[in-house]
Amino acid sequence: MINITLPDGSVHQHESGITALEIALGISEGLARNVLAAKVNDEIWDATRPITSDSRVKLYTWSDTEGKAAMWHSSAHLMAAAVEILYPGAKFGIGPNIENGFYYDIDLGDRVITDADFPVIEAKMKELAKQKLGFVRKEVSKAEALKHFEDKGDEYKLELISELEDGTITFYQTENFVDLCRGPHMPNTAFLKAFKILSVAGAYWRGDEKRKQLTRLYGITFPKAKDLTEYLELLEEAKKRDHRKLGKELELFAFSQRVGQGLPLWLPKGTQLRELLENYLKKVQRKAGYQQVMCPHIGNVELYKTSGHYQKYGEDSFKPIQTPVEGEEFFLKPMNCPHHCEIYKVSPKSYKDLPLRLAEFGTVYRYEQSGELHGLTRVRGFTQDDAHIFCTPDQLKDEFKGVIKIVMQIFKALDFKEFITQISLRDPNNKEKYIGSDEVWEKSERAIIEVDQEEGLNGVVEYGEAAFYGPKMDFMVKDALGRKWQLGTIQVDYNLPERFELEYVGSDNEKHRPVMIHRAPFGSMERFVAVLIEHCAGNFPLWLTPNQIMILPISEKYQKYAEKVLNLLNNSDLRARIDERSEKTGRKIRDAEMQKTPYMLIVGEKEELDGSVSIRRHGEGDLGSMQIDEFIKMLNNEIAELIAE
RNA sequence: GCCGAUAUAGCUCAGUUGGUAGAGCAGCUGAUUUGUAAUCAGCCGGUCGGCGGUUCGAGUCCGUCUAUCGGCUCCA
Repeated sequence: MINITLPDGSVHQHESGITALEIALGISEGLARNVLAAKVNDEIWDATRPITSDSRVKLYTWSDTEGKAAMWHSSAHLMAAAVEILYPGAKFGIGPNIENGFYYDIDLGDRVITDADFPVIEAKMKELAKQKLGFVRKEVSKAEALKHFEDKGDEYKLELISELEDGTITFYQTENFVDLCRGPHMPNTAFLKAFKILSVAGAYWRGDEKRKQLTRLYGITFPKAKDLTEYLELLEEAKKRDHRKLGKELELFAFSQRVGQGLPLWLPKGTQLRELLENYLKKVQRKAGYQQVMCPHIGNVELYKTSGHYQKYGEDSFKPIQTPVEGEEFFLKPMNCPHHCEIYKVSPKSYKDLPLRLAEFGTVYRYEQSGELHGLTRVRGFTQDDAHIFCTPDQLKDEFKGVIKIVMQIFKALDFKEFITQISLRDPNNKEKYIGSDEVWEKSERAIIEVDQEEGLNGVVEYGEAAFYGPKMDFMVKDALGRKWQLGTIQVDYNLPERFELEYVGSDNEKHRPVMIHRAPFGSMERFVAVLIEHCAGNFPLWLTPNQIMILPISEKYQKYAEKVLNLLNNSDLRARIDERSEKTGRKIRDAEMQKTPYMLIVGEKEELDGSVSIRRHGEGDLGSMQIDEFIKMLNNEIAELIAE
């Protein structure tokens, strides 16, 4: 007999060899039908795996992340089983569950799968699932495992097995499909009711672009058809927030094939939005002791040789441009830091000059591979809200914290509540990718980790994500479809000051080397605007909306009064326009609503007589009427609250 | 860059087995002078992404280039 402890603390005696599924059955049949996996002590197990010693057991169902994981992982096997039947000779790479669904990487030889094949695969999956197939676990020796896949001729599995230790290898079998797999899996396939192959894509074997590209099939499954419908509707909703769609509809930005890919054109409304953001940040920075500077868009190749960027990125940059007579070489500016270092060097510095905070909305140009470009989030020409802080080593942590404060202030003003703080350190196994000594790197990384702890940010450490010259703290936000984008970044750099031989004279009258902080709270204006659009679905905070108010005269007779209202609003720094078309009020309202204009002011005879406006708020409807000055006061209060510090 | 898909009017989209392009919205003109999500009528608008090929004939089939979309790789 063994003792099983359930999460509520109750202890039950069972025969050795009992399974989590059987324990569930002892509680209720309904529960047993829904158990997908179980936590046995600290490991996640198949619910059908015999438990042979005293254990703590927690059951997982569809409502648990772990339950979904087991189900989607099992679904990946099911999909592979279907593919193996439909396309004999297919070889398999890896097939994990992901945040929403699962994928499998498959080598189909010369066969090409397109979305036309999806229904066939879905149908086969459904057919198999109905048969209530199990996922049979089997422990195998390394020799057995290798023999199995040698016989099958699957070099991908052989490679994976060769890296495993004998005695730790397990197979799972579903019908005829046998897979190398650690598990856990759901008890059987009958729980799966809805199947969707979402997309097909190429993916390099083991993420290495020098190796073969396999076909990756993405899919998702659900226990009810209704869940799938809801999920697909959610995806449709997300697409409506897509900044590329809204940017077009709201006339914020555009691209032109003739101008070139990845080179955004900012339209008047988008430019206005961007300038409002810039002015806001400039004001915040001015208060925080920053000074604005400006630099040209090109720089001599020597500048980037000094900084080390040439050696690191020279081959992957836009080719240098040359002067026709002298043959001098210039790079399009890919970053602002080297220029700012040269600004630092213009005059000798004393410790009394530090910290020196140089800020620039610097437009930079980077060669990005064509397949990587994406709306405004990944472009070839963009403007960083850049600044470089030159300080003494003693000042580093306080300066770093000062930057965090600015980032948080911005996120708060724009209502970004959900973001991930990431501590990007270098890859300890791949140090040659980075410049600078171990000592300097350790010092920088320690500083960031300490700041993270002292500020209670709970940053997630990611190795191999550092810049080549120093570690970073990055702030990541998700787009409408859940893809993560880096916005704000703060980087510690001991290397550039070294390479540029930056110095200051300390109170000891000796020369010292300053430390540098690179930072961009927005990241880039392009990416920030993109994520902002998706975040608020185009309903910008009032202070940022290009056109805050649309005045809608009932007819031409009230044009004069509308103009009077417009003047009053403009004089109070509110951005308003008049819809002068000879359309019905219903039509004007509809168009203003579609443009997501926050306030609509309807003016007619009644309003003209008593100096009021009839107010309609976007998405809310009629708010009744108000005196003009009262309305102005209300809006100014609303704006002041939004950007309060 | 790689794998797959897509490209028709300013926008959203139709266009059968190859037979000389169509709708709605937008725009322009006129009428209408309007009270909380689409007033009516007329008109304008297209090298069917570019180039090349097959064919008596190509928006439709083939090749190639460009751009876009979904991934992979990359991201100073």
